[in-house]
Amino acid sequence: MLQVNYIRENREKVLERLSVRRFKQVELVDEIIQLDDERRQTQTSLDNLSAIANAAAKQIGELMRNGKKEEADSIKAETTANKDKIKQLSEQLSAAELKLQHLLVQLPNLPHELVKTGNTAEENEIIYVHGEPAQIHEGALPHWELTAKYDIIDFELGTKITGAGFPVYKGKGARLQRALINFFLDHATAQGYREVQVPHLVNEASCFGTGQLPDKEGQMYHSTVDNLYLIPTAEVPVTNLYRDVILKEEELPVKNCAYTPCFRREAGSYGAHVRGLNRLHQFDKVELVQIAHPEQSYQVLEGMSVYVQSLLKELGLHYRVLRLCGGDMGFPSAMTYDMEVWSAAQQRWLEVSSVSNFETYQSNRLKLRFKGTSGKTQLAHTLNGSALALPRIVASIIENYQTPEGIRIPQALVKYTGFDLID
RNA sequence: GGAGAGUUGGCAGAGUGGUCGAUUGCGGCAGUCUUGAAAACUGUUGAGUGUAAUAGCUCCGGGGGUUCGAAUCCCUCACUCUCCGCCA
Repeated sequence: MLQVNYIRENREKVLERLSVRRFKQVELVDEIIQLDDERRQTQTSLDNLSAIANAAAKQIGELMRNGKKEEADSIKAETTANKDKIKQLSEQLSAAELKLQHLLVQLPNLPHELVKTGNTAEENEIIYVHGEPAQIHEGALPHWELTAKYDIIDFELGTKITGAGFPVYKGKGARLQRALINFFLDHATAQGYREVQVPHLVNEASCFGTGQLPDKEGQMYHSTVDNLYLIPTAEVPVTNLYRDVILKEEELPVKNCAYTPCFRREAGSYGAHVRGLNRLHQFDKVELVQIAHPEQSYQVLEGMSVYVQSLLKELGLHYRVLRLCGGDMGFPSAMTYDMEVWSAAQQRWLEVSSVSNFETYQSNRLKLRFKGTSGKTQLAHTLNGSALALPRIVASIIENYQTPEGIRIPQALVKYTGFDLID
């Protein structure tokens, strides 16, 4: 959520930055400014009346103590007349605040200067490509056939237990999954991230804090009896650890990582692109979350990007890095890098990580601040990135490393799997 | 699931209608003393809004009510703890 004062003072800049997203509702900005003006006027009137009422109440208290009941009664009569006005103004004020909040959450974050104007995925900038497409043999199979052939992931069984998009991992498939999780967690820990284990269900306040609500209501599984949501990403619980927190400046950057399953309804997705592991309702992911000083957050973003790439290199995968254009970025993000790995058998790029700087968009909602040496408290910057999302990594490993003899395991993973071939 | 107790500043913990944004202790910060540190002593120490700076205003779990006036009384919701039951 953008800060109202910033919008008031930088109207032109806000409009200009929003245009990078091709954000259409420009009049929303003016509506916000106008509503805020009204809100401030109401606030001022209310404050002035309250000041009078407070003074009167204090005076009455004093008179009563001194036994001057009659004088007190006459002031009482006076101040009673103001009560209705105060009540009316305070109702007006909370209505304006509610409306303002409602409008503010409709504004996405302002893209960083480097983010290119654009609407769709085709307009994303390719900023780096690593490696070459894996050479796979004649008759190579897509992963959904390989997983059946070697009996390592069972989609039908998952459908029986739950439904489409909830696969069952079996034998070496399950162990590969577990190996990757440990591989990712060990590497993150070595990079100075603290590992945390967090709840997989979160409340409304947490969803609001990171921006899933009210925006992405329909994308989350909702347990209505208890009003809890299954996490769509560890970002939600991990970032919310710091909701309503004031950090010390010297504590920054705060680095946490977590492994969790992620649950997404993916309503409306269908077709060949969602086959096999490409898009699931439940999947595993190791997530990085950092809280950074505003002056350092873009260095932190670059660092996270470099780190994610180092994982892909170790796994020997051909990948590319995109800087998303304005229109393709998520609502709360100011800059996002997507990492995509090449899937040799499907002949397409698969997104395996998304690394974003949210600047103060989340921290403003979270009331996540830090106190500087000057004693001033200000909003911190939040960032997160997948490192990494498992299913597509698994898909590309088994497709790219398939041989007529079986699926080889990338060297770096062998000490985690305990085997080097799936056959 | 049943019964009871509670929710106050970084923490502990007073405060049951009026100079209470809140006694006190611990912690933090600054100073005195010291070669330095500790101890002791002194001062200071919540967040937000607002202003040129003051002032003013808001916040004692959330929401609502009573009252001239609410941390304090009433209603309601949420959460926490204790005991019992059940249980990995």
